[in-house]
Amino acid sequence: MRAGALVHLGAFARVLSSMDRPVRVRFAPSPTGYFHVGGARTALFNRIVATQAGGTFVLRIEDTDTERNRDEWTQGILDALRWIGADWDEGPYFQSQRSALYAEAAERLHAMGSAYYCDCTAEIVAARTSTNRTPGYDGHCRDRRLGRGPGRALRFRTPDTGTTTVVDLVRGNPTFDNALIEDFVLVRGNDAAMFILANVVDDLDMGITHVIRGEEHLPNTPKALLLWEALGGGAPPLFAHVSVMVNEARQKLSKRRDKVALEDYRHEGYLRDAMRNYLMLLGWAPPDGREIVPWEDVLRDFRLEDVNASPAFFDVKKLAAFNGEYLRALDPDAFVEACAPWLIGPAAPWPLASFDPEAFRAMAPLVQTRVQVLGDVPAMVDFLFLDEPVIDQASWEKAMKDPGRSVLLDATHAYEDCAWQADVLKATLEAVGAAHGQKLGKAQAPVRVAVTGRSVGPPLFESLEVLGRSRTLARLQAAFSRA
RNA sequence: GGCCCGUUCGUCUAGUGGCCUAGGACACCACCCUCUCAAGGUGGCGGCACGGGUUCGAAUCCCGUACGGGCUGCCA
Repeated sequence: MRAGALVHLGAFARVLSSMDRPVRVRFAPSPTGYFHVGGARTALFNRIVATQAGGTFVLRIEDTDTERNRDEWTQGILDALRWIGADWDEGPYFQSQRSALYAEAAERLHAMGSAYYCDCTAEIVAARTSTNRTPGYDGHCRDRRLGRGPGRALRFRTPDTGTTTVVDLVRGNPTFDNALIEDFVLVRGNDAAMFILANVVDDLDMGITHVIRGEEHLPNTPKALLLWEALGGGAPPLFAHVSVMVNEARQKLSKRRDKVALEDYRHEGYLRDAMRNYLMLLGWAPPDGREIVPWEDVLRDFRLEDVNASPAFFDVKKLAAFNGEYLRALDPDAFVEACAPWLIGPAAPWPLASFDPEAFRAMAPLVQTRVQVLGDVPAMVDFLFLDEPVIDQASWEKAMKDPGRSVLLDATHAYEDCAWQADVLKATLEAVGAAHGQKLGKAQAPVRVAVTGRSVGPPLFESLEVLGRSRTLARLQAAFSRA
């Protein structure tokens, strides 16, 4: 009977929320660590659904676990959400400031007999369940009519029969056997509300119509539905449980084990648009088969119903490729601007005073096609702003072998009085190389290493032009004496 | 163990019973271009987990198996 009723309510909710009720979604992170790329994707989904429906995106910080929460994490979440473009319309609400609401709901549930107090300790429960077939709490205190008291938890009395069905836009309608749902804790022995209570009370209070969250929440959704009904919530929200993101071992991305902080990627020089585009493609694909898609198109085409239910591997290589695409699509000025934090920030490998914006501007288009993340930019141009190039030893040894050193000497002389422009510098070195029976590809190597310290980098002659004659000659001479 | 979810190239995916000799992207390989490295261009490698059904016809529907994942807290 209950099953039928709930399925009916679910279908009812679908109609109701799509037609009569203004769409209200929520993103409800708990501040227990850096903001996760998985969370970013979920937040984006919420943002899109709200925008498409002309609805409201509510941000709620679920900080009921005072042991693990920290204010700095909250700030990090807020910053990250703004950065990725999952801005909220309402909130942030903090559950830590709403405990009166949860206490009131708990009292009501107790008064109506839907919940009871329990003084079983974890050890006692564990000892009993080991001999018991059904896992979890066995309902020992159900009818002991215990009153509220220190150390006593309030438990929800779950039905012994029937099933509960979750109406889920991405996973069909998973159905759970009520008899297998234990009498879960609503309020801890110290009077603090548990996640499930706070979550449902808030969703109810905030008029949430669509719950879009990670797959890991699916197993406790029937509990939420039961609670929702007991609290007289009426039509429950529609759910969408999106798959978790996994690492190469196909395990759920974990804050401890994997690199998951959105902030880290941001600091390495991933562009907001690239990250957002990549995240959207995990479990979803635009209708026309393109992969690099402007946000407006995502906003137009995205449908929760099209989201894949299977876990997706977070592939940094593909992310990097996307980032390269976005970087190259930037016009030169925008690229220069995007590079700024890595050039004049505290992380720059040269003293701020040595940085020459003009010189960088001249090199920028050459750098742009050669980096995948902005964090790689300084290494491309550091020879311009450092007194001495940072020499890569292996490249040095290879380049200075046999004719290398004499090429260096001849190049030094040839560069003393030629015109200082890229095409002339190129032709000049070409001639020097020819005198040694070397093609330009070979002959440029010792010069490149002498001047930039590396065997790879932006085009050499443009680099020399920007570096200038005197510094170039000084480095060629220094290299010659050192080799 | 129990409950739930999932399974198309190495990875992310397209595919909703005939258009599939399964398409694209990343990665990888080769070639072209080339002052190095990139970028760009061309081509290549490579997949429907398995077994039964249903059907004239199945990657697509059903059942089973295997494998993977999530949950199983007085965490969220």
